[in-house]
Amino acid sequence: MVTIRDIAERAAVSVSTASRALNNNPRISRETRLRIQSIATEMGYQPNYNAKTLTNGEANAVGVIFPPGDMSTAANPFFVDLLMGINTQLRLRNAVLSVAIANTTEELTKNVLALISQSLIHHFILLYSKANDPVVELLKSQGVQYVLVGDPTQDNERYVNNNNRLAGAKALEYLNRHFNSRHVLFVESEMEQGFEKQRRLGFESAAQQLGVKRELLKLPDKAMQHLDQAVAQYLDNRRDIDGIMTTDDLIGMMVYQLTRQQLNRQVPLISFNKSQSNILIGDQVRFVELYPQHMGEAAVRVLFSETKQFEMLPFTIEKV
Amino acid sequence: MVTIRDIAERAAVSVSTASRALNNNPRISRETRLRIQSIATEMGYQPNYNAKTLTNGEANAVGVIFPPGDMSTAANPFFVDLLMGINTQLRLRNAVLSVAIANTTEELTKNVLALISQSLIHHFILLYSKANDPVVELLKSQGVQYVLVGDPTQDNERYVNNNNRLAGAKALEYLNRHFNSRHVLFVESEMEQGFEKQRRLGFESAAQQLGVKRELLKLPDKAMQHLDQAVAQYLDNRRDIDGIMTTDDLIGMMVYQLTRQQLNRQVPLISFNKSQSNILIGDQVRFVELYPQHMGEAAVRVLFSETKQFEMLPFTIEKV
DNA sequence: CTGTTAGCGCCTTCAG
DNA sequence: CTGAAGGCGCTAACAG
Repeated sequence: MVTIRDIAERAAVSVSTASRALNNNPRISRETRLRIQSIATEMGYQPNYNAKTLTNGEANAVGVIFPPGDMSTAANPFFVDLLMGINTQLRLRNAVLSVAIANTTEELTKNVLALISQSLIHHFILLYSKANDPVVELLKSQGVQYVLVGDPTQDNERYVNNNNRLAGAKALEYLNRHFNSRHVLFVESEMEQGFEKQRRLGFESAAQQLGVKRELLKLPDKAMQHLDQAVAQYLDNRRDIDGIMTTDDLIGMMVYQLTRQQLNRQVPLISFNKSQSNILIGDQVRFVELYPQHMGEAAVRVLFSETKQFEMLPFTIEKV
Repeated sequence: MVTIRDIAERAAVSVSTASRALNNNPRISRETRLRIQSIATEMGYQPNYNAKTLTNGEANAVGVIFPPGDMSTAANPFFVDLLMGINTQLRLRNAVLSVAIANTTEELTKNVLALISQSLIHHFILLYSKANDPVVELLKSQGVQYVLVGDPTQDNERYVNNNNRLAGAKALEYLNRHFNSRHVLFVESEMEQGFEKQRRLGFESAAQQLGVKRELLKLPDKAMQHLDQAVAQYLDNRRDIDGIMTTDDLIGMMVYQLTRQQLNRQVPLISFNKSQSNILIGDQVRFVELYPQHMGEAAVRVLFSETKQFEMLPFTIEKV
């Protein structure tokens, strides 16, 4: 392991000069700074983060907090993309990604506390939001920075998000304009997630505005048997439905197939969050691309920005 | 922040005694050890990992390496469960989870190298396997420990896995025994993943043994348009298929729906890896539960075991 | 069984 | 603009 000391020796300067040069301290002459830096790269110098953290009192790591298991969403594939985006930005900043994940909120809280007090992590990205979350309270009481990915529940909370409401509206407009849908079914889960609600609100207002007849279906809990038959029956009673919006691609897959078989025709469908393994392909299928990877990147940007309070990310409507 | 020094003072012992007591060093009298430990908890002492790492030369963090983006699988939901399992074990050991994830193998390699040389991480869990992987070579050349989750490609590699071959065989037997299937279709993706191959081999040998007629379908790339129609057509020509096995739950969802509509009857289906949002429910649907969370836990156990070379995890066949 | 001392790698006063 | 010295929190010889 090549240390700052080795570099100092080789450059015939003191350790402190080497340190300053490597940290771009302006009090070092441009000349020696460059010289030392080139020596460093030449020698393959890699700073020891633990030593740095020890002196700084602050880690170069960012903690990513997953939703507790008991509120795990169907949005799972989303997370891996998010991680990818977060980490590309972190790598640029020579930072490292740590994860907090647990089955219960209680365990999760402990986990986060450990990261704060044992690893000295002062920056977090929160991948879920719920009211009165002990984890959020912990973050606040410990005075660490955090950015939420999702719908903010508190005032003054930093976050990145999609404009889910707008997306819901645009999605309906799309169905209406491109497929001439006049009677649209909106399908959501029973989880009452913030983003689903927003999408529904957007859907409803746009439907009203366009004079499109609307229908709402909340998918009952998975525990329920024969969900598909229930849905099929539901559809059977509404044979004039000519457009569907689902809050999630996986729900979309099922509903689409059922519709086709139940109404015996292809009904235009638009969903959110294309899952990587979507196998629905057809002229009538669209999805709202939310660019999870970009959300991850944005989260890091907001986290390390002094000023930025939030970032609202664009979405697009795509053919599958 | 309460340090070991504070504890030493309060206990009227030297720092080293405090350190030893907290680390359960046997050279300390049971009495003072307990006394010091109780003082520590009382004062809410949390050891500073960075300082520890600095002295030990070895981090208390484990790096989890995700597959590079260009080989991202449909098994996505799997990963979150894995993380959950890994982290429960890590928390027990007061260890921390760091992530390496990137779009390209090259970036990923850099990422891992950074974790090794900058954070001094010496323990890794690898979530994918492929031949001649530069990341594996790096791990080996750097002399760090790692455990693979999946099919080992090298001799002497430590890993945890399911017995996918056996699972494939058992799954077929199940179809045959419980649904009396005599002509079974096996559906896999085109990715040629190790686990798919193993499941297929198991399927084939069992089919042969039981005298079950077998059919193989490899789903073409997603790029292909109208995949569903292609599959439907395929099914249409094989109307006597009376059982289906798919390597993945998401594929299963589609095939099941298509089958129903194309063959106009419910064909018993068995798949792997129930996705959290599976909405297929029915008497005829089964899946092979692989317990990803347990796999994660096992990976940590193997990683920190001196002796264990691998762990083969059980699976069960479940109703949805 | 316990205390003293030194040092892990780095940064940051404080002096020049 | 650069050096010397001290210390971040902890562990590990080396002494007793």
